Amino acid sequence: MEKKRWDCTALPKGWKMEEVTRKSGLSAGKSDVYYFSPSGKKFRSKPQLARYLGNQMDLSSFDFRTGKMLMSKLNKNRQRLRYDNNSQNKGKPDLNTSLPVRQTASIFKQPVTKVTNHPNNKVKTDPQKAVDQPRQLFWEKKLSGLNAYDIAEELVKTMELPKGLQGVGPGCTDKTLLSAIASALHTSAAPITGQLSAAVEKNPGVWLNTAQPLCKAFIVTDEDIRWFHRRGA
Amino acid sequence: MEKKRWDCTALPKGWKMEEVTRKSGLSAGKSDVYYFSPSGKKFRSKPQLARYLGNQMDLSSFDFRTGKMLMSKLNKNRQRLRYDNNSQNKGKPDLNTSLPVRQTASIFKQPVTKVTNHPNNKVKTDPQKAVDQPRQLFWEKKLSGLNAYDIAEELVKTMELPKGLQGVGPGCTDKTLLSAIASALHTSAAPITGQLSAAVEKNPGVWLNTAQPLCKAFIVTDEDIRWFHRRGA
DNA sequence: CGGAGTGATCGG
DNA sequence: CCGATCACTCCG
Repeated sequence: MEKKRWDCTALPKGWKMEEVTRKSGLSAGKSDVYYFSPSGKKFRSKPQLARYLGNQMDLSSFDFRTGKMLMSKLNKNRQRLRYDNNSQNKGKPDLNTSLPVRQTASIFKQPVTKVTNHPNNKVKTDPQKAVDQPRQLFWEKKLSGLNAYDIAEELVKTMELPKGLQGVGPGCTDKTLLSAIASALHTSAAPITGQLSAAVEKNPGVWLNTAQPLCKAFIVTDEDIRWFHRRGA
Repeated sequence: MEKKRWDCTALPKGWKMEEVTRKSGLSAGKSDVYYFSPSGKKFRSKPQLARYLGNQMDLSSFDFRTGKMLMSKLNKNRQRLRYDNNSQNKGKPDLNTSLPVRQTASIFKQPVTKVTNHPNNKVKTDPQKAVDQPRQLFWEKKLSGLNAYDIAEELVKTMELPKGLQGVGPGCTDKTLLSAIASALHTSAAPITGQLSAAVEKNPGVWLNTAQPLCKAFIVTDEDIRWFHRRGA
C-alpha cells in the first residue's frame, strides 16, 4: 500500500489524486500527494492547483492532503473575520467583496498569467494548459475594472448550470456565476434571491445590490434542487 | 538586515548562530534563530540543541533567541530548588545527582540513539551525527550502570583541560569531567576540592563524596586560572 | 527525498 | 495574547 490513485470527488469531474509513500531517508514513511487534471497534468501543491482551479472554485476549504473539503478550514482568515466583525456590516456580509477566499489573493497571490503561443513571447507556454486552465474571469475584477478576460478562453469547456440562472454584468459567464452563487450560499444565512432590480441590467455598477450575488433573480425548481444534490452542492 | 550569521561565544568554539526574518505569510516580520554546529548541522530549537550539548554543558541559563547566557534564567528550576531546600542536604547539594539540568532528561527525554552504519540495521543513520554528537557519557549513568558509551566516539575531538584535572571512576573522560566541574561551580557556593579520599579510586561507587564532583583532588595554578578565563568559564 | 520557510499548536 | 517548538508544505 504505497501508491494509490483514485478520483477526487471534491474536485471537478475527471480529477484524480494519488498518494505516494516515501521509502527511505529521514522522511521515510511520510507521503506525497499529487493531483492529476482530466488531461493528465500533474499538480504537486495546493498553490499550484489553485492557480488552475482557484478562479472557478473555492479552494480555501480544500484540504490538499486528504482531497476533501474540510469544515475546519472555514473558520480561518481570522484577521479578516475580526475586521468584518468590527465593521458596520454585522450579519449582512457584502457578498461581492467578502468571499471565503482572500480578496487580495486574486490580485497579489495569483498572478494573472498571459496565455499565449506566440513564438516571440518569452513567457513559458503550456499547450496543455489551454485545456485545463479555467477562465481568468473573476467577477470582482469586472467591477473593479481589472479585466483579465481573454477572449481566446471563451471556448473553454462550458459549465453545467440550470437554465434559470443567469449572470449579471459585463463578461459574466457561467463560471463566475457559479462562484458567485456558491459564495453567497457559503457566506450568508440569508436567502439568496439574486439581483431583483431590473435597473441592474442597464448599469450594474450603480444599481448593484451587494448583499446578493451577481445573478438575475431566479426561481428554484424541483429539478434545480435535484441537480444541486447530484452535484453535491 | 534580514539575515545575519555569526559566532556564538556562549557556545563551544565553532558554533554559529543565524537570525532569519520571515518574509511572507501571517508571521511575516517575525524571525527565527538557528544554530550551526562546527560541522554545519542546523539546530532550530533549544530542546534540539540541548539534545546535543546538554550533556556537555549547562544550557539552563542559555537564551536561545539571543545566544547569550542570561542571569535572569538562573532563578528557574524552582521545583527542584524547593525540593532541595526541604531535604537534609540544605546548603550542601549533591553535585552528583542534582545537576542544573533535569536529571530525568537523560533517561526519558533524551533517547539513547544507537549510532551504527551496519547496512542491515534499519535504524536511521546520520554519519554527520558521529561528529557533532557529544559522547553519550553521563557520569551519573556510569554509576547507575547505564552505559551508552560508544567506543567509536573515543576518537572524537579531545577536550582541552588543564593537566592537573583528572576524572574519577569508570569511563570518566575529559568531557564528563568538564560537565562535573562546571556543574559543581554552578550549583554550589562551597569550594570545589574534588574527591579527596584515595579510596574512591578503588571503588567509586562506595567511597564517593557526593558533595564534590567526580574528579580527583587537584591544585589550581595561576595558569589554570588564565586558561579558564580565556574559555569564558 | 531534503530542507528552508511557514503554519499550527501549546503552555505560560 | 505571545513566543517557543515542532509539523508540514512546497519546490528544487
